Amino acid sequence: MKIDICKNCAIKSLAVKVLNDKELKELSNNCSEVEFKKGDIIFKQGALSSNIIYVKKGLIKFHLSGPINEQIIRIDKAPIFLGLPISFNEKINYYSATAIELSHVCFINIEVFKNFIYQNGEFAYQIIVDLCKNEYNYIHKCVNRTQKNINGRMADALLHFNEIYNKKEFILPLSRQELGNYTDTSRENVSRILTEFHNDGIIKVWNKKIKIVNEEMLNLISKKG
Amino acid sequence: MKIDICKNCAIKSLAVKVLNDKELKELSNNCSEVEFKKGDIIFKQGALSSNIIYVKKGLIKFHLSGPINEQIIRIDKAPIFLGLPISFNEKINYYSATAIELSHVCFINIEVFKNFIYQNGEFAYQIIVDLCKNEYNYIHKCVNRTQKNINGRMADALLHFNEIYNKKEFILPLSRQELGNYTDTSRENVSRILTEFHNDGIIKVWNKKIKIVNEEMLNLISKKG
DNA sequence: ATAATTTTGTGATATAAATCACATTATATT
DNA sequence: AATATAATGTGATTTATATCACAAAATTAT
Repeated sequence: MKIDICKNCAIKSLAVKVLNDKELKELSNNCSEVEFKKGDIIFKQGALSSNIIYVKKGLIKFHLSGPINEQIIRIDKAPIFLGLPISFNEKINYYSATAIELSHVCFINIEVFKNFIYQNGEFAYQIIVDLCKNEYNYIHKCVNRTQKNINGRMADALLHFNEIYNKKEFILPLSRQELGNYTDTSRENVSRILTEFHNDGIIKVWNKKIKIVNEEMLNLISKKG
Repeated sequence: MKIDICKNCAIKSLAVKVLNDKELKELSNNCSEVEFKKGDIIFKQGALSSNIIYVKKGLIKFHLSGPINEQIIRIDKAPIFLGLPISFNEKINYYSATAIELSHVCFINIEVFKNFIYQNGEFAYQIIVDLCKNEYNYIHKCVNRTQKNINGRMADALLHFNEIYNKKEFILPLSRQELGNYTDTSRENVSRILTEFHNDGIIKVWNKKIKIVNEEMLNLISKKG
């Protein structure tokens, strides 16, 4: 039954969890799920923002073309809302979102979503908490980006992937250039630092395959550079 | 009448503007106004967060002790909420807020404020919009900090003060060291760049007094470095 | 006012990271 | 499989910015 699709969804957001049956039915009627392959753009910087976007499964990069370079501002895995602040406050996307692994994404009608905020205080509160979490991440990411040296930033990136995959060994979902865009350095330096870490026995690198050997050391580099 | 103090307040936030009379009375009963002098800390990194804080008048720096340096992450003028994301989502302040000019600040009981969110959908929506605005600012500030060169960052800072004071001539509310913490550079470089801009006829500098002479040029430097 | 303290300015030097140049290796295409 | 194309690795060089060193102002305390 299409009408119960959201009610039966096992990967509800904290906000949607507090909706009642009537609201869940309305959500089901105003929601569609789409699959994005690795590399597919979900929304693009400069385009008009339209729907509320919720990622049920997958890995997303948030990126934008800055005053000098392309920059990846964030990489995060499902479950996650994409660009709520754009949906509520901007007409035009000020960054892009791209799937960097196969992702399942729900598009939700924004008026229906807004009505939930007006009608259901607990829903509104959960959305507020979600938005609040982002500030902490943005501030810390920014302070680390501006204060740490390249080694520290690279260690942070590797530890972030370790956390995303919850495994010591993983396939890097980015090219060296992209990893540079994420750590604010050139592709050349990415190569050099990964090789250096490899030679120092901190990680193992075979092309895109990475294994974290000495997490302690990475934590130390993250802190001390 | 103390009970009407918030109702009669001329500097209500967009959220408080949508409260009804009963709610405004409740707010008045759970709100106190305090004056902070230049340099007074309003809340401190590491301390427990307690109240909702709204600045009616004044100028605030948001700053934190990062992995390497003290950093000023934001400077903004009233009217403004301080640290809503901390109030709603964190126990401990992850940054400090300090008045850099005489400021009038309201402390609001957090439970009362939360109840407004639950009860009043429009209030909740206005809080959401407020939080959304911050994301845009944080992302853009961060991209500019990491991509622009020092001259560009300094131009941005000067243009920001121009906007805050809405005047070509103003007294810089920061020391050279603090301006360095805000533009991610050393106090020595701040001196050098201000002198350079002065010599190039872009600004005039006498100690803390600054006059923007060639705004066009500052905009150009902001863009091209 | 005078002295003490803090803040600021400026040249010289050091250094991290960017850029350039080119070889090598992977990946995609025919 | 052979070729073309794109991505990556690595040394040499350049450059922006940080740091150091010290003088000069400005501010605060006596």
